[in-house]
Amino acid sequence: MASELQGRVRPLEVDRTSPVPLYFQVATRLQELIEKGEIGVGARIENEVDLAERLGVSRPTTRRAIQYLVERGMLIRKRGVGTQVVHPKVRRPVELSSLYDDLVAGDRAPRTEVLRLEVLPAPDTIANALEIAPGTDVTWIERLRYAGGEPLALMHNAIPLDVLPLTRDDLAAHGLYELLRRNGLTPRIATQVIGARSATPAEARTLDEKRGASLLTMTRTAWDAGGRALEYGSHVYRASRYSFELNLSAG
Amino acid sequence: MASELQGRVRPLEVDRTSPVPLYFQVATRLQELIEKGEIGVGARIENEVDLAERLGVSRPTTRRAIQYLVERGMLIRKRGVGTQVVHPKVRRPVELSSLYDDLVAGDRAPRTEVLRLEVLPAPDTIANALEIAPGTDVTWIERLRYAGGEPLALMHNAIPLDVLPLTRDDLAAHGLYELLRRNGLTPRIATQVIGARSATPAEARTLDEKRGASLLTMTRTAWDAGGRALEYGSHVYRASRYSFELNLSAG
DNA sequence: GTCAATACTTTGTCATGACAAACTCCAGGA
DNA sequence: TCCTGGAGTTTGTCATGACAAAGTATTGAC
Repeated sequence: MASELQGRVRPLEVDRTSPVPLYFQVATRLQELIEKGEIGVGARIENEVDLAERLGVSRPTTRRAIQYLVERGMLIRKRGVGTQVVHPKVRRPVELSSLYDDLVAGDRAPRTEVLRLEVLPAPDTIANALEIAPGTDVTWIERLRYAGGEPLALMHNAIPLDVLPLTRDDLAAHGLYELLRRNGLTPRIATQVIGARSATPAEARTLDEKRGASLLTMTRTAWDAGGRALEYGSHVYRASRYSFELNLSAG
Repeated sequence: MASELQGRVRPLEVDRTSPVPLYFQVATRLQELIEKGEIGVGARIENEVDLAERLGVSRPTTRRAIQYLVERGMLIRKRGVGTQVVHPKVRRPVELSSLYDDLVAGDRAPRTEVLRLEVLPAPDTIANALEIAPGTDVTWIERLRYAGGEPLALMHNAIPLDVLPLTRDDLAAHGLYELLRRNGLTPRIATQVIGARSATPAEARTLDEKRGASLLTMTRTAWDAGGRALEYGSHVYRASRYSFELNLSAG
């Protein structure tokens, strides 16, 4: 009954001429209100039926909008009780983005040095990870990633040749994932293993670390929506400069 | 038209007397067929309209079942094309489980030694992580986790006292998350940071590692569905024995 | 033979209506 | 006082119907 949303009809109107789906418009508006704190943490939002009527949309549409925010961890719903704000910002699921993208987004001035680039038949371990036939041609690249002028990560990747041919110039100027996306290849699913180990002398030298320094390791295989393996990567990061942040949500 | 599902009406029937939602029944049946390989990778499943009719359920119900499997990474949909199997097993999102649960599931015979357990006012850093008022009473615990007879991880945790009082015996016999769940507290959302560093001499001694060995670090804060902080943890793992596995899906 | 327009298929979005299940709260009785 | 029962509220599930948008395949013109 007493809702924080009452009297705020204006910011929740929908535009039926827009190509943006109604449920998404509603979700976005709600998200804005929550992020701005106009609907505080702990507050209950109006019930679905009333909200739908007030917005002039159907209940399924309203439900879908709310569901969207529930999946993002902003709202929770309880049958017989209502829908409540639990967190003012989106808790994103783990992102499938590349290191390069992350650094660009974080203003950390990434630069990439391509140490090696060659086409060779995939050895068994890599063929296995990519779920392709051993001996299939892959592009094997070795890159050194800098951030803010310092070396940050040493990255080894294998990309099946028929997925995307790569050049040194491309790789020096763009992140791998950006190149994939530009060619219509969207990583959709990935499995990662994150571990740690001590740097080998060569790695220490390359990364400007002391002998035996701790490195964060990550191996990943990524597939596109069609189930085709796009990329296998084996990376090491300077633990002193980098860590992985994850947001998880269960249920 | 030509569908791998045709003529397989039997294994896809639904039980309307069951309390299990119809959409979930359909999703489960489909998942079984895919996992068993009866619908192969790459194969298109019957279109929603026909499938719904054949099952005797409505199209929204069918859609919801398919949507469920799409979110789990087994299927992909394309408008105007159809729905296709892309992976024969569920690609789970990152699980919100405890190390203890993982070890039990992996038959690695976990054992826990409680090194410290005391109630104290939360220092600023912990209060900050838990989003509670500084000085609020928390239970501070320090545990050594063994697997297969060997030390594996050194774990520090803070649990607000009003969330759950803990005893040494409880903690020695059960994982922290199991204890939370037993008391009706379900971790729902968490943020984790995974990094690495070298072991301090004390840590090396405790974990039976060499001086300066690489350790995998994880700090985590977990909230329940109501947005209440349940737990803050700062753990170190022997990198030689443990790594994190993640399955991601985007889009 | 090649290319463009058209028809068809399939998923995406939305509305309306109905009932069920879980929870809260209050009133009435032991 | 306690606690039990029922009314009311709110989300969960499901059905039916309709049109839109995107992709594929076919057909027809040049």
